Amino acid sequence: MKSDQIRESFLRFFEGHGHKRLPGAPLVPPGDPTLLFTSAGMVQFKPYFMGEAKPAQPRVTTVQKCFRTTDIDAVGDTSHLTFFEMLGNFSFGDYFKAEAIDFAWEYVTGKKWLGLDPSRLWVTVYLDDDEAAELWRKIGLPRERILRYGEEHNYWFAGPVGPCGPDSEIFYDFGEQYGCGPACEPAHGGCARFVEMWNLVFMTYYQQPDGSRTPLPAKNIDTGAGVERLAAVMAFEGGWKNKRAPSVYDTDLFQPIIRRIEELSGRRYGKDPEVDRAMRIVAEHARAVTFLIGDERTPVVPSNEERGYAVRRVLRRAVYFGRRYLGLEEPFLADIVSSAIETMQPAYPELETQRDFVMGIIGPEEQRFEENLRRGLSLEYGLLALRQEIEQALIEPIEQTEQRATSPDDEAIKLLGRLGYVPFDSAKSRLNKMAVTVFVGHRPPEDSPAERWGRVTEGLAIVVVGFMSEKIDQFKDWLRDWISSIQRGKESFRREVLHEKLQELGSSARQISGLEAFMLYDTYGFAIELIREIAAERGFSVDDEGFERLMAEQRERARAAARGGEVAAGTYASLGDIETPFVGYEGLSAETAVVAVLPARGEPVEPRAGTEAARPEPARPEPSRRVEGRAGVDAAEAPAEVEVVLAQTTLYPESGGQVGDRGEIVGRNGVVLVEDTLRAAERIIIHRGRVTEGRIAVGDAVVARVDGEHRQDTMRNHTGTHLLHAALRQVLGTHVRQSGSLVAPDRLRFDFTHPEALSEEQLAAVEQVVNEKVRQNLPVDVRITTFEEAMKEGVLAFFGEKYGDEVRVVEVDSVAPRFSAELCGGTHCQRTGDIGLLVIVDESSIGAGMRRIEALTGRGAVEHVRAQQAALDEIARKLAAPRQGAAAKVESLIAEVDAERKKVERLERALAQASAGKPERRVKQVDVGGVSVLTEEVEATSEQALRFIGDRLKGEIGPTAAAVIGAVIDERLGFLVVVSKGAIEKGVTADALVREVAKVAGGGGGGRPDMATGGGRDPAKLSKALEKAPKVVEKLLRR
RNA sequence: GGGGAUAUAGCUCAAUUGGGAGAGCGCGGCGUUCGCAUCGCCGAGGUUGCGGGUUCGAGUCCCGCUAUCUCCA
Repeated sequence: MKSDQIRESFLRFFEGHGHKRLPGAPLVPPGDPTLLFTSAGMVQFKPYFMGEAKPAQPRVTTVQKCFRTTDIDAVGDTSHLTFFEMLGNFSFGDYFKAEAIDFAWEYVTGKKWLGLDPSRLWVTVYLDDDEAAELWRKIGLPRERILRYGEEHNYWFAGPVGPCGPDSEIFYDFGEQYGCGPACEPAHGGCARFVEMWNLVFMTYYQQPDGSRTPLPAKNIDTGAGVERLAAVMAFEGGWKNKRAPSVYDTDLFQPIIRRIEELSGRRYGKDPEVDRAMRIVAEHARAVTFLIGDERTPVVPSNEERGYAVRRVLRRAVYFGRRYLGLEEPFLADIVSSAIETMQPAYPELETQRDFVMGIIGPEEQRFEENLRRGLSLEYGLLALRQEIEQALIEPIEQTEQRATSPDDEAIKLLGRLGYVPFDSAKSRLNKMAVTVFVGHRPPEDSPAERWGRVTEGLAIVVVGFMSEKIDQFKDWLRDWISSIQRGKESFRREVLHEKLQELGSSARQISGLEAFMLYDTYGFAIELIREIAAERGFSVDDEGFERLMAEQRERARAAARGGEVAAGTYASLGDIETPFVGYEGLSAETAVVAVLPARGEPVEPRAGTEAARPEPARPEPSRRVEGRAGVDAAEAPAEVEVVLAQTTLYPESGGQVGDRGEIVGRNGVVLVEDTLRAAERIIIHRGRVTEGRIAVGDAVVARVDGEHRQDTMRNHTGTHLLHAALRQVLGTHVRQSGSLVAPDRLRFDFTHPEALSEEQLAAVEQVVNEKVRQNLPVDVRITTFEEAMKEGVLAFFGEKYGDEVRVVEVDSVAPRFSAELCGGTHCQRTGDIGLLVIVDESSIGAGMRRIEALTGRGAVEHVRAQQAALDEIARKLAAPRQGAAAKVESLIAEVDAERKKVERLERALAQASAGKPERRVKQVDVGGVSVLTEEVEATSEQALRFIGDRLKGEIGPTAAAVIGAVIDERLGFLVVVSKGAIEKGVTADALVREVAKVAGGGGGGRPDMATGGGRDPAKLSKALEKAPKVVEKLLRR
C-alpha cells in the first residue's frame, strides 16, 4: 500500500464510522500567535478540547501536515522527522476508550484496511490504566504484548495547563533480528525493531496551573498515526528483502527524493553510514522547507525571527550536510525541493502552484548561505585544524627554522601550507591575516627596531597561528617576556621550556572559544547548533558560557541603544487609574479639560525634524524654566515645559509607526503648544509641549486642537503605506508582510519581508499600482469588529502587535474585490485621491529577508519630483544637451575621458624614452668601491614616467651598479633608484639609498632592494640630493 | 535603532612592516592535435565601491558615506 492509499483508506475507514472528513490546517496555525507551527493533528481542534468552542460534529478525521524542530538535531537517524503527516480521528465528548481501541484495532488488522499481522503488534498503556489494558486483552492481544509505562511515555499533556490524560500506543515489531538484545522493548527506542505507529490519547482531565487535575466535563479522543511510519510498515509487509529494517526513508514518500540526491551527488544510498545520514538529512529538510515556504495561506520565508528562523535553520542544515558529506558544490537544494514537490504533489496540489515562489525563495537563500558557509567554514576548519595539530606542528618548525636564516614570512606561509590549514586559496589569505608571527632573535637587528624582522639574518622564528583566541594572546605575552629576559641575559634559551608551554597551549585548545563561536554566529550567520555540530565532528566542544556571555553583552548594547524616547509606564503611576479617550478620528478639535499637568522629563522636547519648514517656530527667547520633580503639579506657567493629560483629546498619540500629532491646548488662561503626543501606560495620552502663554492648571476647561496641516500630511503618508503594502503583495506575492513602519508628515518608511532587492521594474510596477489606486479615488472605510471576525475575513494584522477584543479595520475599496484591508489604529485619508501622488525615493536592505521602502506623498512627493527635474535640468544645461540626451552625453564623456587617460599614459612612456635618449643628458657617473653609481636629472611628468625610465636604465647600468634619477614633478621632487644584483650583494640596497637621498630634499622613500622610489618637497634641492648618492653608497658598502 | 564583516579585471580571489596592482577561469589571437573542457605562447581587460585626510608615496593607515551579508533590539 502506497502513502496515497494509506491516507485515503484511513479517512474512508473513519467516515464509515460516522466521522466527518475535514481538511488539515495550514502549517502555521491561523490566529494563534502562541504556537509557532501546527505540530499535531489536534491543534486546529484545541478550542473544542479546551471547551472554548462547540464543534459542529462530534466525530472528525483528518490528515494533518505537521512541523516541529524539537528534535532537529536527531534528524538524520531513521526515525526523527521535522515534517510529517498525522492521521487522526477525534471525538469531542462522543465516544471514548472502548470505541477508540476497537476502531484502531479494526483499521490496523482488518483485511479491508491495513491487514497487519496481529502477532507483530504490541501496545503500551499508562501504568494504572487497567481499563485500557483490559480492552486490549479482550480484543485478543496476549498479556505479554501489553506493556505499561509511566508518565514520560504514556501520559499526554496539551501544555502545563489544559487537557491531559493517559494514552495508549500501538507498536509494530519488525522482528527480533533487528532488536538491540534480549531486553529490547517497544518504548526503549534507539533500535530499529519496533516502530510506534499510532498514539491514542484518552483526554480525561484538565490540568490546573497548580498541577492538580480535575475531570473534564466530557472526555475526548485524540489520535495520531504517522503516515511515514505506516508506509514503512506497509513496505515491510509487502515483501521486504533488505537485511536492515525498513525506515520511513524506504517508502514512496522519500525514495524519489533520495534517488534524486543519488543522481546529483553520484553516491549510493546504503553503502556508507555517514553518506546515508547526510542523504536523509537533505531529503527530510528539503521536504520540510518545501512545505513551509509552499504553504499557500501563510508562506514562511527564511528570516531571523521565530518562524522564519526555523525555516532558515532547516534549510541551512540541509545545505551544510549536502556540501560537507555529499560533495555537492553547486547549489543543489532547489533541485531536491523540486523532486519533493513532484513526490508530494498528488496529495498536496498546492505545492505545484507555489512552485515558482518556493524556488524563488530557496535559490537566493541557498546562495547567500553558501557564501557565508564558504567564508565561515574556512575559519572554522582553520580553527579546528589549528587546535588539533598545534602541539607537534609548532615544535617541528621551530627546529627547522632554527637551522635556516630565511625570511620568517616565507616560513610562515610554508608552514600554513604544510600544516594543511589551508583548505583552499581564500582560506589561505584569511589565515595569513590571522597569523601571528613572533620572531625570537638571539640578538636584535642592529639598525632596525626589534619588532622589524625583514632584515634579520640570524635567529629563530616561531609562527603562532591563531585567531581571536585568548589563549594565544596569553601565550604571546609569555613569549615576549621570556624573549626579553633572554635578551637581557637573565635566562638562557632552553628549548624544553618553550616546548612545555606549547604543549600546554595545544592541550588547552580543545574547544572553540566563546569569542570564536560568537564571531561565526554574529558575522557569518552560522546557527549555534551548526557550529556545535561541526565542532563535534572533530571532537571539539564549544565554550557555551562564553558564547552566551557575549550574546548577553550584545543584547545589552542593543537595549542601551534603544533606550531614550521610551516612556516608562511607572513614571505615570502617580496619575492613578485614568484613561484618555481618543476622539480625533472625526474632528480635529474638541472641548475637554485638563486632568493632570506634569513637568517635562529629561531633555527639552525638540521639534521633529522635517516639520520645521512647514511650521516655522519663533526662536526661543530664553531657556525654558523646568518644573522641578516628577510628581504631578497643579499648574504651570509660561515658558515651562510640560506634559499635559486631558479628559479626552483629538491629538493622535504616537503608535503603530505613526508619529504623534502636534497642535495646541487653548484655555481661558493660557496656551500650551503641543510638540508631540504619545501614549503612556497604554491608556493615558500625554501631550508634550510648552506653555507659551499664561498659565495652565488642572481643572481648566480647554480646547484641544490638532495642527491640521501636520495631521493631513501624516494621514496621506499613512494611507500611502497601506496602498504600498497591498501593491507590494500584488506585485511581489503574498509573502510580503509588514515588519515595521514609520509614518511622519514629511515621509513614510515601510519595512517588509522579502528576500531580495527589488528590480527597477518591480519598483516601477509597485509605484504604478499605488498611483492608479490614488487616481481611482477609492473610499477609505473604517469599521470596528472583533479580532476573530477580522482574522476570518483575512484582514492583515501586524504580527507582534497587541490587539484588544475590538479592532479597527481600515479598508480601501471595501466593495469586493477590495484592494487593502488592515488592522490599524491610525488616522487616514477619506479617499485615496487625497494622497495626490506617491513617489518611492529609496529601496534598501535592512537585514536578511527584509527590505525597506521610503516614499513621499502629497506635497512632499510633488516637491521631490520638482527637485529631481531641477537637478536634471542643471545637468542637462552643463552638458549643453537636452534632458533626454543627457545620459548618452555622459556616456560619451566617460568614454572620452577613458581614452584620454590611456593616451596620456602612452605619451608619458614615449616622453620618458625620448628623455633617456637625449644627447644632452645630465648624467654623472662615479665608481664607489667597485660599484658604478650613476645619477641623472631627468624630465618626467609623473612617477609612472619615472618608472619607465628606471625600467630602461635597469638594462643599461651593468651588473654591479646603482642608478639614482630624479625629476621635478608638479612642484615636487620624485626619485627613483635601481640597483643591480652585484651591488645588492655588496650591501647597496635601493630602499636605503633612496631614503637617504630623498631626505636631503625634505622627503623620504622606500621600496625593494632592487627598486625603490621616493619623493621630496623642495625642487631646488634636486642636484644637491643627487650629489649625496655616492656618499650614501660608500656608507652602505662599509657595513 | 546598535554592533560585526565584506567591496580589487566579466567571474572567483591574491597582493608579507605603506613602496612597480597580480593569478586562475572566462574572452581574443597564434601555434599544437584526427578530435577534445588537450597543451603551449601572445594579447585585451582596472578611477582597487564613493568622498575626504595622513604621507615623498595609500589597495594597505585614519574619518565620513553607499551597497551587500550577518547578529542583536
